[in-house]
Amino acid sequence: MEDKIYACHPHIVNERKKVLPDQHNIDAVAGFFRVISDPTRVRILWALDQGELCVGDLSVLLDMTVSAISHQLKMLKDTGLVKARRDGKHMIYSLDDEHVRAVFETAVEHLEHLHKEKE
Amino acid sequence: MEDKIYACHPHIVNERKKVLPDQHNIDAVAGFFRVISDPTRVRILWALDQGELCVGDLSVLLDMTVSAISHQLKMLKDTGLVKARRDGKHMIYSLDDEHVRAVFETAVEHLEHLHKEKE
DNA sequence: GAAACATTTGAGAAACTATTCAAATGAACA
DNA sequence: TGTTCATTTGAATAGTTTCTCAAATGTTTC
Repeated sequence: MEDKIYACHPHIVNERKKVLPDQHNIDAVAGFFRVISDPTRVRILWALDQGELCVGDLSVLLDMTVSAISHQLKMLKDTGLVKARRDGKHMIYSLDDEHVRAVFETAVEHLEHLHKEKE
Repeated sequence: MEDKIYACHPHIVNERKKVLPDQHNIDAVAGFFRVISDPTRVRILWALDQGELCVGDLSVLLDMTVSAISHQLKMLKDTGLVKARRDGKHMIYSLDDEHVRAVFETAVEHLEHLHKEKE
């Protein structure tokens, strides 16, 4: 922390301090976005958006090791974005939440919006 | 890559390969979410959601060094989420995009949804 | 023009993340 | 029951990321 701390608008800062969410809620929001901020996880979610797949399928589809896929699936499952069921020897994964789709759509809209502004 | 690669449903995998976006678009989506996946950046965006603030204000409000705030503001500016204008000695930052708000709202809904399911 | 103020920048340290590799688990089938 | 198949797990590594500290930049004011 620096020697001298100052705010140009102390009254506004004090006002705004009251409406800032606590760290726990901030971390929850940031944590959710972190899950979908990795290209591999985005590809998995995109693939599963079309319908369920097993780990081996995903491995071939995304051209990655089964282990790498499995590690990421575990994270996606722990955070409630995908779910799994067993089918004989296979574990079949699918999206667990309609909201994932909604978040994606909003993001894609955002990106399209940014793209348009550059023209 | 492992010795033996197999898909339980090769026909489905081939089908789905066609609809997967290319790496460039995947990276764009993941990259956008990565920007809002850090607690500090979320707090900055939340604070600016109420209205514009200068760097020193944000530093006091979030109890972090001016330098740390400035580094994050640069990233948020480079990715088009905030914009800056000069006011005398101060740089005043504000949200640059309505879509940021929309993405946040969807995420919050998602988190509430997950929370409900646990009851 | 010099001094003070507000912010930016770059290099470096500490913490975190994604993947790999090897070994372990769990289900099916002979 | 032992073997094979499909997936999971843990440790290690390479690559990022965030923050700090010190120095640099740009603006106002004297």
